[in-house]
Amino acid sequence: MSVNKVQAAIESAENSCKARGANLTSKRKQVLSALLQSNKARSAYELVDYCKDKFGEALPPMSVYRILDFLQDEHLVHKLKLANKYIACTHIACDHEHGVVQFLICNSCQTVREITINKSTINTLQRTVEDAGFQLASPQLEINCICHSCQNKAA
Amino acid sequence: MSVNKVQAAIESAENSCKARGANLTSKRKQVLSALLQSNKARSAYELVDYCKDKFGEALPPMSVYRILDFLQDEHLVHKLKLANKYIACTHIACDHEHGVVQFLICNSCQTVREITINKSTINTLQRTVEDAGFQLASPQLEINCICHSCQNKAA
DNA sequence: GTCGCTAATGATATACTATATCAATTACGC
DNA sequence: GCGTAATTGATATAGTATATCATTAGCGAC
Repeated sequence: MSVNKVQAAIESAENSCKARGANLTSKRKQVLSALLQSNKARSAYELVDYCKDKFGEALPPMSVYRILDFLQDEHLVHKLKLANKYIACTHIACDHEHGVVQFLICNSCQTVREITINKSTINTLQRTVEDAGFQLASPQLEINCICHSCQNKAA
Repeated sequence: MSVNKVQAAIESAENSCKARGANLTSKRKQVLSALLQSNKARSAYELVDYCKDKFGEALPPMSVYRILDFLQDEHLVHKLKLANKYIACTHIACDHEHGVVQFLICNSCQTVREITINKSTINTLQRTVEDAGFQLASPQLEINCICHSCQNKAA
């Protein structure tokens, strides 16, 4: 993501935090920036290294985890459980809705690809899940996949 | 799962291994039995404890991981990445198809519920994924959910 | 049978992901 | 400035998983 867009996203995030009575401190901004800049999913410890490299900030891992928790509570960051990585929420950066986003995660190289899917498909899924007495934690699914380049490598 | 059914499933697994030139050794059988008996997803270290309790077999964790890898290669066990747990494949125990099984995993208590879903829904999903140049690793999705009782607790 | 090879398991170390807990610091209203 | 709450630091430890080398078991050739 371009520097300008990151900047805009950070400002937008700052406003939404303020509106909720939360405080987007400078370290929290750094972690969020790191995720926005890299434009891909990163593990907590990767973020530790990234912040050290880019910002010269020696954040202890514990702080990064706490900050990630905060950012998740503020709906600024999403945890991808399939990959044990964290990704900036796409909606931060733009002001329009794009349908239902799903995460495709490559089992082999852990590349993350976001796609949008037919809303009715998700609705069907959601109804089926509710019939079983469960609720979707999120309409965003994490889907175990093999990406194109790993398919080729395997062949 | 009843003792008889476990026994039948083990025998079936033994045959399918043999057919593939693989060897379902006694320790591998124990781990598979443990998963079949408990009838729920278990972590690798839970299986270590379970085997020790039930079979008096002090399997080192490393061996359990190796055995789980083997059982996954043989399509006898499935890893639930959302829960970091392992579950016996349901098809081992029965000889008919039941539509497409999905795993609902409670984010809070990690209960796993298997449901079947409309095949056309999965087909739609699969097509969308393939349009993005990815392939579903498995038609069985792991779905982040909140189970009924955890919904009530939270309320 | 035993030699030699491969498969399987054991033992140990270590990496990676994450949480618990208590201490220190900072922010901020009064 | 003082007191309180929020934030961050420091340390320990739990839980999940892999790497590596040593040992044992299975098995065919001779």
